[in-house]
Amino acid sequence: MLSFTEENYLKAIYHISESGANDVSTNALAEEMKTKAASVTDMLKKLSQKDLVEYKKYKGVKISKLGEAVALQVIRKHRLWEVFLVERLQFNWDEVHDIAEQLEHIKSPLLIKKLDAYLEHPKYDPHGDPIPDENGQFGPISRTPLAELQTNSTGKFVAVKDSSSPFLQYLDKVGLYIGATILVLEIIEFDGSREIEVDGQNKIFVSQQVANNLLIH
Amino acid sequence: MLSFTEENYLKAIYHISESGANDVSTNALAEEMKTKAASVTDMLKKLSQKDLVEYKKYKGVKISKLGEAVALQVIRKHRLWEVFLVERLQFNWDEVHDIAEQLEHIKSPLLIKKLDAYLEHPKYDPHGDPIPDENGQFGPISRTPLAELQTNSTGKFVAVKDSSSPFLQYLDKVGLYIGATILVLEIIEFDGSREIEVDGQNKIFVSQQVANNLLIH
DNA sequence: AATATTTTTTAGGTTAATCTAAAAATGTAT
DNA sequence: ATACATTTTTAGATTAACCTAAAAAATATT
Ligand SMILES: [Mn+2]
Ligand SMILES: [Mn+2]
Ligand SMILES: [Mn+2]
Ligand SMILES: [Mn+2]
Repeated sequence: MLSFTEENYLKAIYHISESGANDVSTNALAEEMKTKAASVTDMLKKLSQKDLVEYKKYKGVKISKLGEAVALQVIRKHRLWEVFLVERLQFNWDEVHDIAEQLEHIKSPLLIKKLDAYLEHPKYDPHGDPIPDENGQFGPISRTPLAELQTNSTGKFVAVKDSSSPFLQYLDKVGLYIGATILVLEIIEFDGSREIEVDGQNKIFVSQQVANNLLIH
Repeated sequence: MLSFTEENYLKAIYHISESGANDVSTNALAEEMKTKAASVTDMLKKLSQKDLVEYKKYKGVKISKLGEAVALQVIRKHRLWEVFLVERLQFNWDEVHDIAEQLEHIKSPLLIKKLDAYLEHPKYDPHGDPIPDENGQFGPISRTPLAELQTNSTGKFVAVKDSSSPFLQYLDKVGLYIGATILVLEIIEFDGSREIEVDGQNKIFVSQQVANNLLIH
C-alpha cells in the first residue's frame, strides 16, 4: 500500500515528464512537490526500491510502467472527483482542485467504479483534462493554444492549460467557458493580445498570456 | 489542523464514553485503536496539550468540549458519506463503513455543507445512527433492543447496534431492513431466541444475540 | 584544461506515530 | 497491611517524511 506522499511523487514525476523532458531532475521535482532536493533524493531511493521509478544517481528519474499505472489511477480518481464536485455538488470549477487532491487518495477500487458509473463515464474533467479509463488509457488529445490560431479562424475551447483559481475566475468573468466557439477577430502585433468573438456573440479582448492558456480544438 | 490519527483518537474517546464509563481508560482506548497502551499514553499527552481532552496520569481521560466538537464533526462526515455511498452510489449497507473511515478525514467545510444539501439533509445514516447537524446537535434518540420487547408487542426496526458486515449480511438474508415493523410472536425461554413477524408477512426465528443487536422504537 | 557555478547527494537532525521492555502506580486478596 | 496482580507510564528504538549544512558530481565558463 502506497502512502499519500508516494502517490503524490509519482503523479508529479508523471506530470513533469508528460510536459517535457524524458528524465525528471531532482530540482524540478523538489519545486513541484514544494520540498527540498535532499528530501526528493530520499524519496527517489524509496520509489526506486519499489520499482515504481528508474533512478540513477545524478542522472534524474523516469517513471516505470508500474509507477505510471499508479499515477494514472490517481489522476483518474482526481478527475472523476472533480466532475462529481462540479456536476453533482454544484461547485464552481475553480474550487475543486484542492478537495480533489485529498479525495484522490481514497483507496477503494469499487468506489471509483461506482462513482464512474454514477457520473456516466465522463471522458473529461471540468477543466477539459481527459480522464483515464480503468486501464489507464485515454484517447489521443489534440489541442492547441488559442495563441496559435490565426486571424479569422475558429476553434472550440476544450480545456485550460492553467487551472489556477484566479485564471478560472477571470474566465468566468469574461464569459469564457469550455465548449464555447471562439473566432479570432484581430491579433495585436504589439503585445500579442487578441480580440475574439465568443459563440458568435460577445467580443472580448484577451492578453497573449490568456491566449496561451486556452486550449482549442 | 489535526492529523487523521488525532481525529481517530477523539472519535474513539467519544464513542467509548458514549457507551458507558465517564473516564476512558488507556487500555480501552488501546483496544479500540488497535494499538499499544504506551502509544495511547503518548497521544493523550498530545491531545491534552491541545485542550482536546482532560487527562490526568493514571486517572483516565475525558473528552473536552472542544474535543467533542471535533469528534462530532468527524462523525457527521462519516455518516453523511455513508448515506451518499448507499443512496447514490448503490453500495450495500455492509460495504460502506471502511470507505467512510477514509472519507471522514477530508477537510473541507464547504464540501460537507454541499454534500448534506445534495443528500437533502438526512437525519440518519444507513445503519440508523443519527447524523449530527453543523453544530454537532442531534435529537434525543429513543431506541431499545428488540430483546426487551415482550410477546405480542410490536416495534419499528430503526437501527443496528452491531454494524459489522457479517451481521448486516445476515439481516439482508432473512429480510430484515431498517423501517420494518416487527411483531414478537414467541420468546423461547430456553435460549432467548424468538419467533418474530416482519411487516405482518414472513415469520422468522432470531437468536437472542440478534435480538440484542436490533434496535426498535 | 583549469576554474567557477550549479545540481545533486550524503550526513546528521527533527517530528509524529508507533513499538518493546522495564519501572511505577493502582487495585485486589488474603 | 502486606503481597500479588493489573494497569499505566517512562525509557529508549524505529520508520516515514521532512529539514540544513557540507561534500561530491556534473556542467559551464574562461
Ligand atoms: Mn485538479
Ligand atoms: Mn482538473
Ligand atoms: Mn460506519
Ligand atoms: Mn453507520
